[in-house]
Amino acid sequence: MREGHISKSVIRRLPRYYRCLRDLEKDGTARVSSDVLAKSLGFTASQVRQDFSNFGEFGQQGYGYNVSSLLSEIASIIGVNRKHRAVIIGVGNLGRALLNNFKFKNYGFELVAAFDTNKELIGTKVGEVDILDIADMEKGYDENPFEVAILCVPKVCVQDVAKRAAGLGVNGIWNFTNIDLDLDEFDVVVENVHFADSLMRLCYGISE
Amino acid sequence: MREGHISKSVIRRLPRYYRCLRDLEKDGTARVSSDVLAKSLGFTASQVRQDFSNFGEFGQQGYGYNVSSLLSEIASIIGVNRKHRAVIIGVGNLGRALLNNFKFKNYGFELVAAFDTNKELIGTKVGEVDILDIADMEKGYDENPFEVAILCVPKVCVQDVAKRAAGLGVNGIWNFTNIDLDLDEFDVVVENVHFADSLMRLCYGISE
DNA sequence: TAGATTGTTAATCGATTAACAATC
DNA sequence: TAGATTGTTAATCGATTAACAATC
Repeated sequence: MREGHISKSVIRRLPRYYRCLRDLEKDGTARVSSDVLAKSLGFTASQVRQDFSNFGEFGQQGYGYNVSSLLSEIASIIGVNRKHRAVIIGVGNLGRALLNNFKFKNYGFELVAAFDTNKELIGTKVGEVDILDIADMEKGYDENPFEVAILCVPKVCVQDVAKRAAGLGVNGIWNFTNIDLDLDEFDVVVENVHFADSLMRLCYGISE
Repeated sequence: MREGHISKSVIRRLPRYYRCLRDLEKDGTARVSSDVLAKSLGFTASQVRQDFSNFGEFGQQGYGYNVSSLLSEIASIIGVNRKHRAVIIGVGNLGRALLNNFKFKNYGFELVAAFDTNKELIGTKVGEVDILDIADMEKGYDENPFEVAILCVPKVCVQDVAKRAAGLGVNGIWNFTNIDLDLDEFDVVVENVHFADSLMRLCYGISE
């Protein structure tokens, strides 16, 4: 276990801590113990303390953790307190669902544009966000660079669009396309949301 | 490790095997070794063989695995060769994205209805699927029962709708709501697709 | 002070990898 | 037969849990 290296398992749990603490803060709860936190998340108290100890010492013996300060520690570890610029590529139903309903700014992101090939959409806005021609992605990037590309395009053009985005120098790709991207040549973080894999796990679960 | 128990880690990988084998079959590849399979999935050959040995002996020494028969074995383990009846609850942008674009039948599911509260949608169809009043969910279930409820409703009514669905006796819930459901009292499998958690992991990844 | 709860070390458990006899 | 590759056992690695001294 490398020093300073945080395991995948711990990272997977960070968003759960974040959401839980945010809820506690909203309820006006001032302090929480590893035991209470664990119970409401389905973890063990030991695990909670081990996880936090990866990042520093946030608690106080005999008292527990201060909800607000723990929340802001975790927010800053995840990076949701920053403002990452992102674009949506592909304004179909899913792209529109994200544009209309997803609270990007709650999670450290700002949508700076959306791209599509549909002439009827190009030039219009969804909410505050301009829809631009996907052919102009490179130009759009130069004028107004972004860190993250959100892929909501149809299967056929996924790999091509992904490479173009990675080539521009984005740091991250949020991939909704059910395709595993091959971007080894690029230095880019890919986070997949594979609906099909998720549904197959459910399928297995109910088939047992 | 209980006999006959398959670990979460293995189950997480099953859909990857399935998709990869399906692609190989589509390409007309007749046989594949654990080594080749591993390389294209980013696993180790050892792990592939260990995983498969949870379910039986599918391979042949000196030859490898027959793609078609391995594929159908795995399809039947996951259960995608069955026909599970499902409904979508909440026909907003996301519900519509699923209705229009997601190939449910490729993954062992059949959409038998969708529910919403919007009077303008109720009575219409999206593709082949009728949109019914969510108030009539119980009636709909009696006439035409379903095994899985797909939750795409707004935050405020999630827990209520989830309990109603679980109370009807569905086996599984595919939860897109960013809320952790509390359904301990019910015998129901919940599979979450938490966009927010996924985006936060990406956020962590690019923040490092 | 007594009770509570942390952070950390050690013990356990589970998952991954390595190695290899069996055999196609 | 010789080469390839499985299925499985043993070894390693990593993650979770238990225990407890430190201390608020």
